[in-house]
Amino acid sequence: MALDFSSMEAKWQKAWYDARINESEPAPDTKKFFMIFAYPGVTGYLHVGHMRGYTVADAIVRHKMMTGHRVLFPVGTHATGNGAISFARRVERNDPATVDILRANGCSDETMKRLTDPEEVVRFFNDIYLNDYWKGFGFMSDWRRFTSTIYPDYTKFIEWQMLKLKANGLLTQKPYFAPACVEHGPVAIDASETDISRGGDAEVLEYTVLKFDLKDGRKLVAATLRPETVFGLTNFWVNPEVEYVDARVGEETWIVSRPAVEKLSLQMDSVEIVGSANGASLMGKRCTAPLTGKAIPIFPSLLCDPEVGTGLVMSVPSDAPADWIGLVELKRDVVEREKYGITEAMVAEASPIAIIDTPGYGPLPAVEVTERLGIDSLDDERLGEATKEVYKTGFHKGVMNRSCGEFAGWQVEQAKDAVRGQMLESGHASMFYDLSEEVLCRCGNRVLVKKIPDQWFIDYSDPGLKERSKEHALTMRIFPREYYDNIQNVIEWYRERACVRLGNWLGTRFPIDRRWIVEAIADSTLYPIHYVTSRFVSEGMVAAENMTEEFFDYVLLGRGTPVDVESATGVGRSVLDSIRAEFDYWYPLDVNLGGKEHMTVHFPVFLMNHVAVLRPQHWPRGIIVNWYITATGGKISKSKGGAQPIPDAAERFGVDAMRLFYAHIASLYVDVAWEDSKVESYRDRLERTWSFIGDLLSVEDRGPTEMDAWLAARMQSRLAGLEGYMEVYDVRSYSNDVFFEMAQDFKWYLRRGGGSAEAILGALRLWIPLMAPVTPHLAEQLWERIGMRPFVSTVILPEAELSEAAAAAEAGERLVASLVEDISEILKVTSIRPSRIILMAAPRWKHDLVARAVASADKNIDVGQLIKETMKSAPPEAKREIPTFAKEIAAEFSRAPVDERRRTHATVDELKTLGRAGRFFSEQFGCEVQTFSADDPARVDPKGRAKHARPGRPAVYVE
RNA sequence: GCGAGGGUAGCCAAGCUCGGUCAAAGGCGACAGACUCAAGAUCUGUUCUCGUAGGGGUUCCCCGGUUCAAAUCCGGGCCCUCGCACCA
Repeated sequence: MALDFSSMEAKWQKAWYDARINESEPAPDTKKFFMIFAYPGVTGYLHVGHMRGYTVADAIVRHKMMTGHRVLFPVGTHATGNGAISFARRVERNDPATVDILRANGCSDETMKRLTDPEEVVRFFNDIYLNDYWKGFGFMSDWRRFTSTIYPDYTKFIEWQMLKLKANGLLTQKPYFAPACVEHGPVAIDASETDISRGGDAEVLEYTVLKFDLKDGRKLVAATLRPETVFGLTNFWVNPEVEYVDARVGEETWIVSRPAVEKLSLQMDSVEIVGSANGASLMGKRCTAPLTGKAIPIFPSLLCDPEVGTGLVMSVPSDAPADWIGLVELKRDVVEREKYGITEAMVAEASPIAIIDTPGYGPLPAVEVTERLGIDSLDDERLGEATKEVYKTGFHKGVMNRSCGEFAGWQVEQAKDAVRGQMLESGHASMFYDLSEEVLCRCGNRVLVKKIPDQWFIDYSDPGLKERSKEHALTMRIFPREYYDNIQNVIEWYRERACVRLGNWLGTRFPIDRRWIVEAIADSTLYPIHYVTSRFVSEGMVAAENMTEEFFDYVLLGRGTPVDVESATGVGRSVLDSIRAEFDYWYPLDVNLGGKEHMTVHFPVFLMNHVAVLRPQHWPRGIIVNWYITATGGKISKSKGGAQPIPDAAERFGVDAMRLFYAHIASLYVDVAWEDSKVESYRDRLERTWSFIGDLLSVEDRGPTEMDAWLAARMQSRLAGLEGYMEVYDVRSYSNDVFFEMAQDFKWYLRRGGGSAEAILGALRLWIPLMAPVTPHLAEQLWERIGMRPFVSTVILPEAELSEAAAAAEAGERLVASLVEDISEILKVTSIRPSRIILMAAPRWKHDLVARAVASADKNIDVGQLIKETMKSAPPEAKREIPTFAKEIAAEFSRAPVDERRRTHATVDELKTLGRAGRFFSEQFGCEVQTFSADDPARVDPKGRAKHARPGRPAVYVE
């Protein structure tokens, strides 16, 4: 029977949600498990990669449910920011890529018109995430609790959170320099280009602006990353072809490029253009350097880019290859020089001054490196590489030399800050921030660095908060282990973090100053709590406007009296108390699962905000980090559209096949490339499982056999192993056992002659539920097929029972299986077509000896004692062999750990086991099989192999 | 630069925390056999190498060390990936 995955999925999803088995209700005396995955941002369609973490979370939750927990596994979306706004704008201007993606995902023209409104975009994707993705994958999620960060109740919750942070002294204010679009305010610069359309790799560079005095009182202003090189200044570069301007900055008049004025005006007060300054007119004049007071000549250089820094450059030819080559060219180019009246002597005067001792270089690294590489022109593209090399070594390893006045002997890194500090103080320098490359906002405007004088921060540098968070993290269950260790460092490095932003954004108004909107990370750290309260909102028991500070103080912090809070909020006491009770039941959060991108941002602030705001009993208990599913050629890009729409993939491969793919393809903690063929092979595996179970069900009932006990024992030991895996959320090993190893168990059972319908059914009643966490739809279908009702998803798994008898049954089969391997090996190597196989179990005395050794296994084995004791009961003909064998066993035992010795030497009646398996061996190898004990006088042993027999390893003779 | 992670057989990927159960799970691919008119699917077996007796040899990026014993521990090297903050 072929499986129709799609209809099977629809059938069971409807059945589950109709029966509301996904809804979370507290049950005070029952264990609970509360898990979330970090909700996705609403910036477009998700791709198949995103479903990995979500699916693993669902499998964990389903398993918890099946081990007797009440589970809470809510979902929501993060709509804060400008993702939805920019999406709406792209729809509005018919951006081809956006329209294509919408079309490819089956969006109608009519719907598309609606999507010019950001709030509609959020609604649209909320609906898709919820229905197409999460319900479509059969998640055991309580849909009543769905929330989104722009819902009124959510924003009330965030207001409360900010008030608590303020009250706890964790909000601070100070100036901040942020990348911003002139129209849309601050934007994020990141490689995935969420806010921007170009320049995702740009960095904010911290320039020091140095002021060089001209005789007429104006100042030439150069921006540099290396202020400490001021000691090596020889000249100043001005581009003669650029029109500079005189800008009034405070009390001073600066000469800078026109674009620089715009940038400066975003970072300094009262910047105003008051005149123009022709670059050419400055040539050959002198200006006075800050700090050193040295007068240096002004030379022409076409390399000064008006878009970079101030458009003017100071020249340090000793350590800047471009400056050195600039001088070399200028000296050579007589025509250019004479045009500006610059004599050769003036150029000669500007020869390099050694200022930094750089390991591996002589006094003038820039000169040295350009000579070595044979660079003698500013057009040489290797100049950049040369600069990088000299700068890197010089900055990190260099030491300031004698020419550097009071800084002589300083490490360059330290000198930089000190030199800058001194010049800033004396008014010879200012700070200036600029981007390393051009960045464009999604709206098309240029992104520049803007000073925000009164930016609010959450103070994650607070030592007390850090300490408590780090200590708490040590008590948490954090996976993988590497992150458990590293989160300590991450918290340690954390400093204050901007938590509100200006501009046109979706999000919560900052309650302390409503001009600001709470920033996208600050509003998504404490939110698991809100899944408790959101249900009461969606069921109409509380309205957003009632969710005041007193309300949350009461239900989340246990503050205030019911009477006061009822009158302050208008919420009835019984409702208040049931919310509070539910919060106390579900909290703390047991696991927060999220992608590896959260390791240095979301997870630490998630933890620290809990510690900052909540009482210790409500701090989170666990974190799981998942790595990515990538496209075969690289990252599946969210902003640029996923490879295939999730519903299409679900339709093509089947949801359970995808779920098994996510669960089994690799450890959660490595990246995995998505491959259609892999997913298909998992689908095939599920189909085979389906038909194999069909075979099992139609096995001709042969009644009870010895194998039934083995099968039952096997199921129990599998169960025990599986519980162990899930204890550490190892869904992969769990899937491997359930979907691959356990099928092998059934096959072995049949191969060994098992065939009891009752035993098979009994085992299936365990196997099928074990599949349910990973492939719930198929498991339900199978459950129904074996006549069970109503849901496999609500079955409570038994606890594993491990008995001595079961262990013996398993050990017996291990013996048989390893004998099959050994015999096959012998036949393969010898190319014998066997006519008879003789198996000889180890003699009694060897078993006795091993048993004695095992009994004393915790201690060191006394070989002499072992020999003596064995001698007492051993038959006379064995006595010569005893010492050798005893030594072998002792040596073997000394190498293996204690429980290992026990396991390999579990008590098995070998002769009996072999006897029973005789017919099986005979069928396997198509010949007569005889079994003896190695000390049976009646044994048939032409080649004398009996002496090779050892416990666990019977002797074999083939002919 | 700062920080983190990784390099395992044809490919993917377990194992490494707690050294011996490891020639190293599982999957994919390949090969052979069964079934079939055939193909596909499925099932069985093989898949480092040598071997007419269950064994030997050489392997887990490279070099060195610790140890009776190292894929696993330590030191050094080469290469790769990721994060670095207002993107969740």
